[in-house]
Amino acid sequence: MECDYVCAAPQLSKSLHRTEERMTTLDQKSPSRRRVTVKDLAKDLGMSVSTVSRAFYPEAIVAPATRTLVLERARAIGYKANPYAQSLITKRTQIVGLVVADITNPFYPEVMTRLTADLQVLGMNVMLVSANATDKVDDAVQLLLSYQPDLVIILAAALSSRAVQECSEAGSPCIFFNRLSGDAAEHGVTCDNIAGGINVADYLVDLGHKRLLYVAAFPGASTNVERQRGFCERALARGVAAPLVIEAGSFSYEAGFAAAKTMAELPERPDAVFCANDIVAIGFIEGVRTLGFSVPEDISVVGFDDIAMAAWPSHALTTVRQPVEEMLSITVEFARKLASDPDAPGEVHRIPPGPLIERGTTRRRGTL
Amino acid sequence: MECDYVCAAPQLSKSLHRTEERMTTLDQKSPSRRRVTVKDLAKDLGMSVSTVSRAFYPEAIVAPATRTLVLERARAIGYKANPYAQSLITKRTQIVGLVVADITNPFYPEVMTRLTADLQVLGMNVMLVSANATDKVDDAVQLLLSYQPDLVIILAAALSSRAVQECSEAGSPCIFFNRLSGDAAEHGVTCDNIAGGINVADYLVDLGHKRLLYVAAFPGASTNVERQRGFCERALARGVAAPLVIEAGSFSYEAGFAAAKTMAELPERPDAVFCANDIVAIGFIEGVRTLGFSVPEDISVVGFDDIAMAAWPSHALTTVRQPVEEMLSITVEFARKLASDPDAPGEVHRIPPGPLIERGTTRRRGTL
DNA sequence: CTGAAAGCGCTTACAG
DNA sequence: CTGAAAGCGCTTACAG
Repeated sequence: MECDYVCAAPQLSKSLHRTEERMTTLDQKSPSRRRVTVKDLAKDLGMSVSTVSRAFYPEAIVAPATRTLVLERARAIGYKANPYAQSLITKRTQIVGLVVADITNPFYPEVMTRLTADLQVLGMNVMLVSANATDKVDDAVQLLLSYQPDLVIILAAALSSRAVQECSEAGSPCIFFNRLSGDAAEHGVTCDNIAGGINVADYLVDLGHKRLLYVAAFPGASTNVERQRGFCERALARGVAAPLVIEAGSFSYEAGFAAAKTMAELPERPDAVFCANDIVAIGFIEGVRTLGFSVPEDISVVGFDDIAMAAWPSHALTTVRQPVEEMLSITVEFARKLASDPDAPGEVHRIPPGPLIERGTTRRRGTL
Repeated sequence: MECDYVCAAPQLSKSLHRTEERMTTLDQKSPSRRRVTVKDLAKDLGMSVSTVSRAFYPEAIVAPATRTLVLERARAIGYKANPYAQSLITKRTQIVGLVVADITNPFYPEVMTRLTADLQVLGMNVMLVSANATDKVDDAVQLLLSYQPDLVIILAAALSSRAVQECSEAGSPCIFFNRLSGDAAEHGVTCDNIAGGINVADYLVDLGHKRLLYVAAFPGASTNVERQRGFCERALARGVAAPLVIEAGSFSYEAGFAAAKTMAELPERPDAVFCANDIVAIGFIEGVRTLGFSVPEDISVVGFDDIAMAAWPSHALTTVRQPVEEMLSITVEFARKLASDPDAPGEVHRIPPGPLIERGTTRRRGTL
């Protein structure tokens, strides 16, 4: 980093500042930049199209020398198989559809990009469907399915079951990431959220808390349901009163913020709260502070996910880390498998939760 | 919202808690769920394949009655043209490639999802390339290009110029969103960042600030450069000393946080800071607070974007709103146009910045 | 090990 | 207005 650099002189601004700038393309790029096809390559090599084609399939049987020749020449003249022609024959598309919702939660953009990057390494391209308005999801999924993705991955979407069924009817297997549909035949990758909830209960009870609260998010989400279940059951098992539950309704800052108001109106104020995830927890904390309470002095707060923001000093959120690495790598492995065997039996992978990261939103031991 | 709901009894946990669950698919979905093709539809209707095909193209000439018949029957038996076969002929793919980087900035996930949703309405599917590791971008873009997208949209990526050139060589036009490459023939949609910088300078000077600082982000980004330019030039024009500049290096929380340290070591402390964007500003604020300074008492801070987080009470960031709506709708319109006319001349749209939203990180008027 | 031929599912001149 | 035919760029039995 360097300082003390003074801005360039003002005259530059004019050239940059035109409000709408139009210019004609200088180099009219060769209008018919024809792609090189197998035929071209075959002619170039003096071989048949069949042989050339076979050279690209390791399992196909070609003279090693021939293969080398083809591959070399292909790279030299820039031949790349047309994926459309390919999938017309092979019925594989190398496309994985990614259905995303809940983009408001910083957890997902990261998952999305990493998943995309990892799949690209396997030669699979990601086709994206975003499910903001739930009504349009179905259309979007239809459009996606017309591309016959080898696989679709559903990222935490509260998907209408119709869409899911459409996938299976279209013959595209579906992996649920970080959310389970409950269907018997489903493929899923998720954290063990029950165990996560249990850990939080233990932690809070060990700290000496007695009046627990769970701030629930989207009621249809398995993550929400399981965290709540683990938390509440363990609290009971530890001899503490059954935690209260506030239904905040969604995995969002706003939901958490609003839940704080609801909490403040409770007849008996809880002394510790487990929120369905980090973004809800952060909203809750800000809501609670806005109302004049202190965290953790008046109330301890725990989240779930350990998104980057949780570590920022302004939040310093105590939270359960979600094992994203593992979830991701298992998903990719799973994707590879399902892409080649779409009819594999349903299988759900539950990854143990990461550690509970103790930060500033819960009291120190022995201060209660 | 409702409270006081007590968790369900514990026995449920066992069934949910198996660590790895395997089950065979019950309904072996008809292994060869053959798609219905034009041929099927034609036979069903007793027409020729040609006629049937034509019915789907409004510009093709078919008897109106025939068309109705075809369309009706198609929907009835669930016919959908195979896009791969289609694009083999038409050379259009209805695919737009979306190259994304900087996913750390909450501004982008939203842009991404909305863009995706809007394009889907036009029948275009989004193929995603994420550019985290810059080295792998080129490969990913290659893979993308093999799908011959009708268009690629580059979202704020610090793209190697090679990748961009590859797009144009592959014949896919490229729109730069919220970042300009400076190439003469480029298509771009961006906010007028110079004007934005000017507004901030005016605002801060009007407030009475005299020692200004700009916290720069990625030096290769046009947004960064232009905001800085507008800000610094206007400050000078207003008779204030040339703003200092700290090169934070990237559009990230961490960069802003680190810049705060650098700032603290300056011989003369600035009294107001304009950060390259909101996420940098938020990092800067937290950094500055960690060092024991108060915002805005010791230093005023202004950001750029007005991401949702900027409005959270913990930040209450004064910032320039980015006109996302307009940028998005222009991009979509632009996309439609370029998809049908890939050789349209380069054109860059500059949208005036949104208002400066005054919140809590800048002093009140007259307190200086 | 290699080549000629058929065919994937479409669209689009070309005749009628 | 409609149909028969060619062809997009590939892969894959089928012979040799």
